[in-house]
Amino acid sequence: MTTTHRTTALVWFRRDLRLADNPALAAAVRHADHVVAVYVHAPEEDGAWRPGAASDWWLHRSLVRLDADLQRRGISLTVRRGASSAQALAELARETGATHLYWNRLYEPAAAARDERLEAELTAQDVACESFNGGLLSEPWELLNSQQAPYRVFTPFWRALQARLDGLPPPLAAPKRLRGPSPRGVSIDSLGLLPRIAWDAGLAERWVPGETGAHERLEAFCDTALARYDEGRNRPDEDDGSRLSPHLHFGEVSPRQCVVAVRNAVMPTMDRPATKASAEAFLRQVGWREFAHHLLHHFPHTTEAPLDERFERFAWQDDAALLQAWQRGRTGYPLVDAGMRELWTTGWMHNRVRMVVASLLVKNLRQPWVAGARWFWDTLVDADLANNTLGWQWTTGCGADAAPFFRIFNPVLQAERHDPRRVYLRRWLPELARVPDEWIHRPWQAPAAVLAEAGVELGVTYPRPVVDFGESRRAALAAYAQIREPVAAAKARSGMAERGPRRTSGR
DNA sequence: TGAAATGTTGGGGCG
DNA sequence: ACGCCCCAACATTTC
Repeated sequence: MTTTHRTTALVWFRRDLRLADNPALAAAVRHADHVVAVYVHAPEEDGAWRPGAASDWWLHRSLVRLDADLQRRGISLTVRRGASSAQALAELARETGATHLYWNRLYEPAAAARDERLEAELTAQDVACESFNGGLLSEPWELLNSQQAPYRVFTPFWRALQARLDGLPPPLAAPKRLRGPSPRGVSIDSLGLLPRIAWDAGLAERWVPGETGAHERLEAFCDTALARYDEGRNRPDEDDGSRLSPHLHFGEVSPRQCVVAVRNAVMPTMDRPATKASAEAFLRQVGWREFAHHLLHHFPHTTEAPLDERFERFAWQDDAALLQAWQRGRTGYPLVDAGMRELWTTGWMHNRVRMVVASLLVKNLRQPWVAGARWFWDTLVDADLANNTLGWQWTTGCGADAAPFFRIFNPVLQAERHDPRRVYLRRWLPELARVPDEWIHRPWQAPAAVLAEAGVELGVTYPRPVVDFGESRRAALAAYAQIREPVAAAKARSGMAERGPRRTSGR
């Protein structure tokens, strides 16, 4: 081998922070003698949705792990920051003599547009670019309904996706050995991703970011909670969720790896109905993730605008105090407050509770769903623009295949149903811990003696409800009635009104 | 992957 | 024995 024939490829890591089942990395190893692994920090390029503090915390840890994993295989991660990703990568290509640039695709509107421009720029500078699907089971544009239009309903989308799963190629192995230069970069610490004040103890206690942590989580889930997932996923008091969402978001594990692991795990006991239902329920959740990316690709404006245009006119009541009470876990509704505190402390919230807190914010407090989406965006370690957008629009009732607006969760009933022993409430609301099961999820209704005995003083040690549930529910339904008419019909009618009333009957 | 209001049914107490 | 009422349990409808 001579240096004249040596080819060097850049692998641009973004949210595919893993070595196994990484198509871009595999392509680089296949086509080039030398591989340069690079991460470019340019959060401004994410526009209005640059990652929040919890997400940054995770990113820092995941990058550290990726660097260590690469070093074990012979190269290190070059971290750069610059005026733009394109400029940083062009410079790096010049420094290393790289002729190829590989990456795995992203689907957020800002990132996708950036990648498209970048590809044109780099190609013009004689760097051959190639991108891959490393993050989804199916590309968002591959699945279309019979009218060749994007799906707007989950079930037919899921059917179409499932039909393709049998032909899913097996995950790619991690390269055993990597060689190539490791050009100078900045340190991961210098990116300023970690919090300046140490609020992250709860996160560090609960999560192990990085590829190894992701696979340990996947294995642990397959070994234990998977078998009872169908029931267990609705129990915030148990630890029966997969908790894979942040690992999937950062690409520390691929959805393909998850599907294969789950199938292998349930194969021996597939004859048991509970196992079958649980495996299907989990795969369905992976399917919702795919659906979210499908929708974000086809309807990129939905990150801040409702897919259902009627909701442009919805009478939100912007109220900073109500929003803040919700954010801080001081709404007076224990299940909601427990969830919001779990979120703040751990960077995560049980999915069932996410629906309940979102319903209260949007319907009972009547705050705009984007305000909730922004808060989740900044506080969740699994904050993902596609999932977050779909989740909030779904709960609001303004999105694709959305829950009907009038589906308004009652936090008291939800607590009774899904936290029967009140374990979840006591874990996150120490000030209510001594209130008995009968009253802890609705302390404002408890007899004074019970509260006194438990050391609770409403309005002092724990807030009274910031709004009355029944009253605010009725107000929300009334606000919904105002916009219920389809936009087209409303326009037609106001058009007629301008021309004066037109009587076509009743003579 | 709601909740509340309203409607229906059927068992049992009771005159 | 019978009809009547009560009401819990369940079903349906509405938001």
